[in-house]
Amino acid sequence: MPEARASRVLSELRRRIVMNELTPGAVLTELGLAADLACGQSSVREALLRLEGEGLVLRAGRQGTTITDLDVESASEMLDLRRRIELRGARRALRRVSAGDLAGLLAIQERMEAAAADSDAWAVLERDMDLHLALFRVSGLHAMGPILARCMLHSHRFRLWAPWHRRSLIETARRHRPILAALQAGDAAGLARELGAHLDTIVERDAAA
Amino acid sequence: MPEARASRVLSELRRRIVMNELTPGAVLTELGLAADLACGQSSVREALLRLEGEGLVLRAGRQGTTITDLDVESASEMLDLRRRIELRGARRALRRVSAGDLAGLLAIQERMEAAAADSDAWAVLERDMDLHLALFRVSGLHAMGPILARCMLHSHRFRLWAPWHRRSLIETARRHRPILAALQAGDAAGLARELGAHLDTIVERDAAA
DNA sequence: CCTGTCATCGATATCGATAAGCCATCGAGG
DNA sequence: CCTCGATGGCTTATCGATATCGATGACAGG
Repeated sequence: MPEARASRVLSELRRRIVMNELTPGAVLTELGLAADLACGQSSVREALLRLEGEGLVLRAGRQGTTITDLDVESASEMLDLRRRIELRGARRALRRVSAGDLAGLLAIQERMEAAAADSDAWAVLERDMDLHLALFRVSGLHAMGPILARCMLHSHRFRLWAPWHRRSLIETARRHRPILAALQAGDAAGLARELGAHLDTIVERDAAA
Repeated sequence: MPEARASRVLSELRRRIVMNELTPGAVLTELGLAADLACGQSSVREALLRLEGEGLVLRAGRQGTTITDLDVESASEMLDLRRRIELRGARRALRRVSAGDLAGLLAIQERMEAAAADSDAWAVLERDMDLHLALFRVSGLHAMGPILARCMLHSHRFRLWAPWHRRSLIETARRHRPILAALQAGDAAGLARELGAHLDTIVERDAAA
């Protein structure tokens, strides 16, 4: 039964941070978490190492690990970056997408909608990131996937922190359908339009009514 | 005397990969590296975890760790991304730079030139990345630093892999002076021009004579 | 009162051993 | 001959114990 310990610890901590259950400045200790999560120091350590790579925690040597500050300006830059990366990726993906790719994407889409039906906000978010990453992976720019992942993570963290971005989970999940439809239809202009609109409305940066 | 074990292992492995001593597809084992580098499995493990975060290795569960492929298209995208990130960062840095920042930047510059005088290519490269990162840090966009670092790492890996990009180390090191000079002078146009030109010539993508 | 030194304490960093997973290979049965 | 299942070997994953570091606070001397 012991398997993927570190992986589950990682998911759990990531969830707590992105959902703002752990707030910036909070101090974590490896042994403390190990006790909480019923595993050894090693597993926690590995998870924290990865979280540091994702920019969610800051490991300060022997003085413990703290949750990183929510950096609004960086979040905004990352959203811009994300937009650029995904749009360029989508253009390439259109020329390379296979039937198998599409099936995989649609499967993720369905799981996302199922999670939305369960009102499981975190699961929806994970599937959302899965979907965007899987779409990007079709572009073949493999080395850039993790950068995109990081941008997404921070965008979402900011979105969930800002109290004014609330949308029903079902709506959130459904918003991806037109993107996949355009991809399936091989409609470059439509794909760019739908994906661009989608990214533009992740965070409403201006309080424009 | 034991300290910074993992850190030294990390640097060493990073050097071997970026300098293309370890070529794509090569398989590494944690215990094998531990023996080679005279340390325990934990230190190697931590280093590999970080290298995976940097996109230089791919950890395939219990099947070992392999060096990632050199992805030319991603490298090109990353160079674009880097250009954008650094130029935007520099614009902000100009408004925030302090005397202390400048002193620190100049110190790095001097160390880079010293390394160039020693013909230590890897040290020059490390100082180069230090310098660009330190400059970017002045912008205050802290959460984006690691993304920039990753882009730089891959740009350099590609540059060193492509046999036609050779420049004297001294010249490489000196090329940063006009950038710092423009920063010191508070010259926005000059900074953008010098930094842009610098980034444009890291890799000559076209074989334009 | 202020300052510099040192003991203590809480945390990480590292190690070595063990459990467990994955692959290849070999062997038996159809 | 082909296929399927067991087995051995190599690797990571996890644990528990220990070395070591850095901060903190007590304390003595100025």
